[in-house]
Amino acid sequence: MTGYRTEQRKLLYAFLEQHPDEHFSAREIADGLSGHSISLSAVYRNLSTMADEGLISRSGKDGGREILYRFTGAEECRTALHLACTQCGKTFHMSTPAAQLMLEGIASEGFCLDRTKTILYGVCKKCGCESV
Amino acid sequence: MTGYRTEQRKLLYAFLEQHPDEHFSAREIADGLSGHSISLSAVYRNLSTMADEGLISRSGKDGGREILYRFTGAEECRTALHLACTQCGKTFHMSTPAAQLMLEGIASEGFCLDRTKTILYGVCKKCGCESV
DNA sequence: ATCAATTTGCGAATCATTCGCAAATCAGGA
DNA sequence: TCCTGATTTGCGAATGATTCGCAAATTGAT
Repeated sequence: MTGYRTEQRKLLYAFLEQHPDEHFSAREIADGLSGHSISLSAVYRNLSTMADEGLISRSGKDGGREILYRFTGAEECRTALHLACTQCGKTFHMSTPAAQLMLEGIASEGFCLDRTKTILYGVCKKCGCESV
Repeated sequence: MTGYRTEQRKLLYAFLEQHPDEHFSAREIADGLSGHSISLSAVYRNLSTMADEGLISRSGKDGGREILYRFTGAEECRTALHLACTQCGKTFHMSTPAAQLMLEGIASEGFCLDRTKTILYGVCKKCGCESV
């Protein structure tokens, strides 16, 4: 049972936990932890471990070739519909009746959604929709 | 105005048009066109051009580092909610009232969806949900 | 048929990610 | 606390997808 015992894994876990459901590249995480003692290799290795354990979810950036990681440890991260802003990387939750109805409708048709990846992309109000 | 004049670009266009809304990696497309005269470079270059023109949409594979391309030339590809099967790559459209309501609800909150990327991931009925 | 502009194919370069391995760290028992 | 085997780290090299550079081929218009 691999716990979160080493210094490096704790650092990584703490960082991600503080930003639930937000998208980060491995490089961004390493930068966010610069000054602390963790190598890029360790970042990658532990992200991979956490993904296998289901604590984080991997997804791909729009046009880019980087993989993005997102902490999904909280219950809500696995039930709500997500709206991700492609500009600021923030993710918003949507739990309106219409959203719930739709998710149920999908399930009733035999399509099994990956609940950690119910993400729709766009631009949030703050970042300004006009730019799309 | 760059039309679809060269042999290679026509080949690529024809291939993608035949599989609307299905996800392919550059390698898969090149393989699908093997036997025809088109190099991997030309595949990449023209995919890039088509993406800039808005004819196709790029997205990232789950855990992988490949970029996936999808033909979005048809009107429906830009209005319906998409369900993509992560096993077979097929994409299904969802246009139920609940789905439309939800999409409208999102818009009314000031979040501007990228309509070519309204995709939810999971496993389709044919591929067997149990495997998730 | 000619010419300037565009596009191709090839091989080399780039960049994120993964691997291999020796050194450091860890957990747990004496 | 000290030892010991197992796990994890950091580094640098390898991998693999994508992009770049450039000379040769193709294109469309005169």
